[in-house]
Amino acid sequence: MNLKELSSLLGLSQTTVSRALNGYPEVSEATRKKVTAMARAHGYAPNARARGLATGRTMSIGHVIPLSTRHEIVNPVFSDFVAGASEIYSANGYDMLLTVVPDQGEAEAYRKITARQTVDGVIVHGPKAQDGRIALLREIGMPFVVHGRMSADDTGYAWVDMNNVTAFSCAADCLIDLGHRRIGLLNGLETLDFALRRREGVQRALAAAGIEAQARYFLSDEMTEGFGYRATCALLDLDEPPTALIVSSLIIGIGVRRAAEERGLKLGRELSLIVHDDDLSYLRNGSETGAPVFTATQSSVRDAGRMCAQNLLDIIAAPDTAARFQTELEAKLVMGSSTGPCPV
Amino acid sequence: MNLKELSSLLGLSQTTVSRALNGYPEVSEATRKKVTAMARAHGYAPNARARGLATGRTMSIGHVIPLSTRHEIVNPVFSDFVAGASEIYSANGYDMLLTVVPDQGEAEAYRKITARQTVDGVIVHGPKAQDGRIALLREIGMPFVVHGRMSADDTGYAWVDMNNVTAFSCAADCLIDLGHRRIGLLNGLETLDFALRRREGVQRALAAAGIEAQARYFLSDEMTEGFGYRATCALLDLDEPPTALIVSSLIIGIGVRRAAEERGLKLGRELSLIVHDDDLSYLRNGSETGAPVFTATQSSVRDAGRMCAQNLLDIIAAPDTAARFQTELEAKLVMGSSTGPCPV
DNA sequence: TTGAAAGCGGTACCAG
DNA sequence: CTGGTACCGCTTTCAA
Repeated sequence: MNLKELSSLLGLSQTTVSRALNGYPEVSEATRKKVTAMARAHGYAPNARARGLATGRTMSIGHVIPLSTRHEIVNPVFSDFVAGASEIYSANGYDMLLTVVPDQGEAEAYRKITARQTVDGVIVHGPKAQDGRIALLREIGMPFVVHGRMSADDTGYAWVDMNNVTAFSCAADCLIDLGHRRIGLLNGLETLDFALRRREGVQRALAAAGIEAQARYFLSDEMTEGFGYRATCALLDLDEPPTALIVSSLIIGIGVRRAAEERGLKLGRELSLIVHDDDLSYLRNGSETGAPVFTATQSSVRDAGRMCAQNLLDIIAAPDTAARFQTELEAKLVMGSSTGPCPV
Repeated sequence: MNLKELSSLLGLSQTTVSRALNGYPEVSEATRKKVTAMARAHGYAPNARARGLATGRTMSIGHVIPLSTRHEIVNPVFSDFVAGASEIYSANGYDMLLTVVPDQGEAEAYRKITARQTVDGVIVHGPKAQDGRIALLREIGMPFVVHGRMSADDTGYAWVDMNNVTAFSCAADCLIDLGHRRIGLLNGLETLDFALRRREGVQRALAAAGIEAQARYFLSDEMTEGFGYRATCALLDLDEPPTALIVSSLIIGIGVRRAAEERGLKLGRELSLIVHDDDLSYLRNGSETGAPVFTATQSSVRDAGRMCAQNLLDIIAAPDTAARFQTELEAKLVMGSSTGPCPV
């Protein structure tokens, strides 16, 4: 069923039918009623491609995910982010176009997506400290919002990020106040901006306290359970092992727990822990924390997804406002956890 | 840059340029060279909507995800599946369109997606024992592949599933052979087909061994760490707790470990475990298993993603062959784990 | 081997 | 308030 058929069925012109369905004011209430009734009866929905061709808009948003051994998509954060973003998209009639590309082909993917006019805007995932994608998207004039930011230059474009530096610096401060001097960090891949900021936060706190940062206590890799396990083992094997760890994600923290358990170490007593918690659905259930969170910095990835999506839609509506959309979500240091009071 | 501009730049007709770029044979090698060179120089890529409108194909595949409190997307399995499917899509020039819809609006979402001609085919996620979507998609003639299957009727449509019944029945057999009589199951939501099949597998094995199945040992919920923890606590609190558990996912298993640990129970000695392992990237790293897998049934969700995608593309090319694409991926019982020999 | 022109299914301008 | 018509950018007959 297409517009032509529908309108001839009604004995009206395509113009009128189109107007009736799109809520234009100049159509009489009577005909609008007839038209919508008939449309529903025949399950008419306008052909998305044709409409897009005519209006110049696709009503879909692109998410380009680099596919590599160290890829974003294995990160379960991605699922929750998508869940949040989708809420906004579907409420506004947008779809989400996922393009998974080999790492080196990323720039070309953005160019192509733009040239083909397949999306109205783009979310940039996993920005690096200086990320070529931002300049590229700016250059080709594709509206975009970055989840995270590019520390080298965080002005003039839209981003939604958490306060990584402050949050992780607070975490370190907390441990320092408790008397810890040998503090480790199990971080995400430090090619990524967020991980660098987290590291910087920890280092600042140490420096401010006059503690020499020990590079061997700072480990960084993909945020998997396996990394948490191996890293903890390695650190505990040092002649002077750290007495406290700051951990970049719950899933890493689960690996830490496994390692500690194998050695009979009591977490929170023999090894103190502050874990960053992205509030991921598959770990949580209700308000319960299913991980060794004794003290946590908390933020919600799903909120970030919602916010990125909403800002992007606003930017698409008014492209010149992009530079104004810079949101820092606050992750706070939360003492204790649902599994008991803070034993750090 | 569009076709008209490009062709006038070359002093050729749109027809010729189009043919040159799309590899039609009737164009001379000389002009083809010139055309492709010029196209690359100006970063020309055909407008996807216009092309789709002309050809009737969108070159994109739909994934409709129900968004509810118990939604698929929180399941990290989804990420890995998408990673696998995307490999196939990008290798074939397809994009992936994610539509997240409220639960009750799902049928309408499929109808709309079809009416708007926004995708060439669809992957069905999380089928139930009898799932209305399958009849619906058949009726409206949209090519589709089901990840999983509908036990009520698994003929006449394409699916990729694992051998849930057999795998879980083997798992139970194994435990029975070791002398266990009180065997529990921590299962996914039993509104979903795969979970029902897993339960059926366990029950068959118990029945065959003349063991009365105890409903109170069979727990089912979303597959989160929290569920694993709570369920294990509840089971261990029974007056006659189970001596062995079969666990439907690694993430549940992690919760089991937490519960066991809190009570000082040695897994593999005081509580035996067989865990199904979907080989998810964020838990694994290389070949290491980051969970309490003492004996596992293994399958790869990523493989399933690849296979679904490939089959769907084949079906789109030859729609009448759909009924032939029924693939059962084998999950085997693997004794032991990388963390040591099987201690069950 | 090349080109003109008719769609594909809508939207939006301009007349009436 | 309604209708005719010219696009949107590409593919694809049909003629040359």
